[in-house]
Amino acid sequence: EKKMAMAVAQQQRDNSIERHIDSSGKYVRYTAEQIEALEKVYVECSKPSSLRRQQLIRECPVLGNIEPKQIKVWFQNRRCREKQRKEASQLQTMNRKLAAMNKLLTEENERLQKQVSELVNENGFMRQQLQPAVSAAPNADGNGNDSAAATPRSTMRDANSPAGFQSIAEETLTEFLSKATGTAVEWVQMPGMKPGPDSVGIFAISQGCNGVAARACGLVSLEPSKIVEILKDRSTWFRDCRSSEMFTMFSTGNGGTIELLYTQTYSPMTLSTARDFWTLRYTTNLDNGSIV
DNA sequence: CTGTGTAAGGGCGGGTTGAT
DNA sequence: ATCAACCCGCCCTTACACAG
Repeated sequence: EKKMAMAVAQQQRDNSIERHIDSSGKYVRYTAEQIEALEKVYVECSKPSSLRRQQLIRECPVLGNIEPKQIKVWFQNRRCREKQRKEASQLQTMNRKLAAMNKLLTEENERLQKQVSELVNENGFMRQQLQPAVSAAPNADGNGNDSAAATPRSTMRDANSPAGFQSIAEETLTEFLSKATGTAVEWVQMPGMKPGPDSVGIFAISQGCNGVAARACGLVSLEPSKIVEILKDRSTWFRDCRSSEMFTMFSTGNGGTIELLYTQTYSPMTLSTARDFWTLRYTTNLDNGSIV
């Protein structure tokens, strides 16, 4: 009551519009007819000039008892409301999109988590499977003769078993060494694989060393010419390498070693897709050069 | 009683105008 | 050119009516 009395007093003092209070002391809310008339103007012009507003009061009887300042304020508030509604609508739209994206990402995350779990299990299983193969390595006798001749081609041809894989690796290594010239890229057909560049094979490339200086070999299914680019040098190889893990290593008996590596690398050809490599890395000191 | 809608107040920045 | 006065619009806030 005190506030209202003060408001009325203020209104009497300067004849200004005071806080929604009209001459009868009631809070002013415009009638439906008044709002309708104002909205009608608003749709064609949201920001009418002072002249237009005066004209509106004159030509519209229902607005006759409203002060010009009130009309100005009404349009100001009306623009403000429209802006707020527009922003709220945009935020809702954005929120819906983000919620949908969140759902997709959550699902993708769950899928990848599951995949990680499966790979971890698989990794553990393969480690277990590889363990006996190390102790059964053909160089265990240490006589230095671990070439393919020591392992008959007729046995252990299964590349899926670690022992068979190792057998194939040794055999291929012998062939590789016999063909590596240090100056040319060689294609060595993997035993048991179909011939041609699309099959798994071994590649060797010169690094400018003397003698047997070829340094890289990989078990990949790419064209030899492209492999040349990948294996040109060690830094290039490792730049694209996402992960590399040595499963087992054994001595060749002639001063070298063979390591069985599992490698994931981003293909330089496609960039986006990762490739999985089973790699045999052979290191020796022949001719004072090293073959990797 | 509480939340929402809204008329109006007040601050602020920008533009215009007239006096100096 | 400068400055005060004024107007306008935007923005934030306030206070109240009203619905649930």
